Amino acid sequence: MSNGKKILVSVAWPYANGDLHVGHLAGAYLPADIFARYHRLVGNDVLMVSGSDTHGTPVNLAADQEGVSPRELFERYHHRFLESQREIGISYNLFTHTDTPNHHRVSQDMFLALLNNGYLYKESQQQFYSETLGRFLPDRYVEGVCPFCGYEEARGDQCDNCGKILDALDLGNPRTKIDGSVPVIRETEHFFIDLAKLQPFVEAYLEDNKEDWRPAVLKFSRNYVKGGLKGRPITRDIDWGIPVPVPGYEDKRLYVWFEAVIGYLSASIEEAALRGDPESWKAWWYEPAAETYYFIGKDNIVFHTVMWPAELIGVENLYAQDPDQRLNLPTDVPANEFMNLAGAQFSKSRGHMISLPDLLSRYDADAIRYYVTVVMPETSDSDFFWDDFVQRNNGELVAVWGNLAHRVLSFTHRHFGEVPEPGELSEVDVELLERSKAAFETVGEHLRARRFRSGLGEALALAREANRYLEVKSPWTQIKADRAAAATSLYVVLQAINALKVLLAPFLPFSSQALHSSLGYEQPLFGAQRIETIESEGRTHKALRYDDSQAGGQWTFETLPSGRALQKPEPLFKKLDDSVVEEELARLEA
RNA sequence: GGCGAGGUAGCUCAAUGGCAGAGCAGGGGACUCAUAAGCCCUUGGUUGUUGGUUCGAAUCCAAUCCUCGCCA
Repeated sequence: MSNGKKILVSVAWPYANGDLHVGHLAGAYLPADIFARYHRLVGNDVLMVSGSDTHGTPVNLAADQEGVSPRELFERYHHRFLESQREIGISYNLFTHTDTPNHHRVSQDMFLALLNNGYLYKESQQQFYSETLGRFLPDRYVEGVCPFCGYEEARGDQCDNCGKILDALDLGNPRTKIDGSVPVIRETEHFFIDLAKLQPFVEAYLEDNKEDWRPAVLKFSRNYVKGGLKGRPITRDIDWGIPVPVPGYEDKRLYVWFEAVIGYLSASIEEAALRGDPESWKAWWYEPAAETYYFIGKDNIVFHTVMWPAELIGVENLYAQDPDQRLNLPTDVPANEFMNLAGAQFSKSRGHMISLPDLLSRYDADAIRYYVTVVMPETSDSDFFWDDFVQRNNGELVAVWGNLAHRVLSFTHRHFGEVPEPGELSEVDVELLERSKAAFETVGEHLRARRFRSGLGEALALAREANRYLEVKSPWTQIKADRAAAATSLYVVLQAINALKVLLAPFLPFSSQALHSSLGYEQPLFGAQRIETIESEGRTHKALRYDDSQAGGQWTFETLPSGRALQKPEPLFKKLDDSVVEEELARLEA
């Protein structure tokens, strides 16, 4: 571990009941990865964690429908998550899942700490129970007549016809989704987290030093708390999940909303054990100087700005000796809005989606990363349009940046075979070099402030500047009359390209690495990502890990030395044919 | 119904009280190193609508319409 700033990059935990799609990527994974890669290049100590949420009702339901166990179902999708995220280069230090002994233990310890500190209480509520199945039924397992619109097949949690949120007990003619039997109402006792008691602390947290939060996130969170927090159940009657560590609760499990966010902490603890330094996670969780960021979609805001801070406050000095120590609360929760697909929301059931494995089978990771960053829903909902994807790939990524690198490297290779020796620098030469140096500050500032689109725009502006410089100098004309003048021009523009390689690396790690190698650097910019099988306490699970022992990239202007041999270059990106648009639209229709 | 976000050029977006801008698309031009890419010039806006505050409003206030989200 270096002496850089400690940066925790926490990323939303996807339900492992279906493939990841572009919306997930745009909402959370890609901004988190850009942010993490930038901070690694700067030399900060990044800990980036996430994992599959294995316990949600959607997992249970999908497993029931397929007639497989929840474990079989989640493991299948978990493995697909690992593959597709490695392919698109989401550089987690650890991407694990919530069905590990470690996560179970940490979740139970948080539960017990809250209980001991007086932040839990018990309360009885009424819930549907199936006598034929012998178990309580989650709301979405019950169907009946909607009390608002009369729709016959409303789900217990929400009516598909009128869209209203329902209390399952209000359904007319209730029946069990699984076997059609009529459920009965039974009393059941649950633990509630006393959010009313924690409210003053959460309110104080949301008032303190939040100037750089996105206005939508901050206003929404403050407004939510101002309305008054009510206790919320953290256990439920279900058999798939984490056992409640209290006698008499053997048939109940921790509620998934309570337990999934604990994954940020448990994954950090797991990662520390894997690196052979079990206490190292405390540098991110207990050092007040550490910064902790949570990359999520807007549907998850209150769980990260209200519920999770409440849990962290309530457990007080969990796992710390010093009674005065407190876990770090989120420094920022830069939630993104939603990315739609061609004007309509992603919908798995209607087939209106682009899954990541599917996308990666046809397009390069950096082409996808470029477009998704350019239209990232940072301030409002945005759209993935196939014609826009093709146009921006061809007209911006290929034409402005890829072509710049390729035209300069080809020309230099043909005429010099190496990085040429510059002569005396003129004003335009110095200006391009100065701009290249300054870009590390301007792009870096955008990235530190979680403005990813602007950061990419600034970097691309430098590429445009370098194209203009080439036009002014025209080395293809210079070479005929004054070889030394051409040498100087090529030397200068090569320096700009070498800088752009680093400036774009957080966004486009694969092509930057390819260029880095072809410019003769042996040490890679970033570490290596691997899928590993991890054994712990008699169970095994697969996880994505990041090994930065070889990483050598630095967020700084570095001079590409004269005399460095150059190979005949390969284009960094592929141009896409316009027919792609129609093919993809046809695929969506199918 | 309540709350929040958004509405700016054909498209994607910037501009938080001081001459409404960028990229792409459209039109014109010179060049040839490059994946026919790049470069220069250029067309294009009653800032959703109405009213108010102000020397001055895309920006602040009020009302209203549309889109999205959260909650009930």
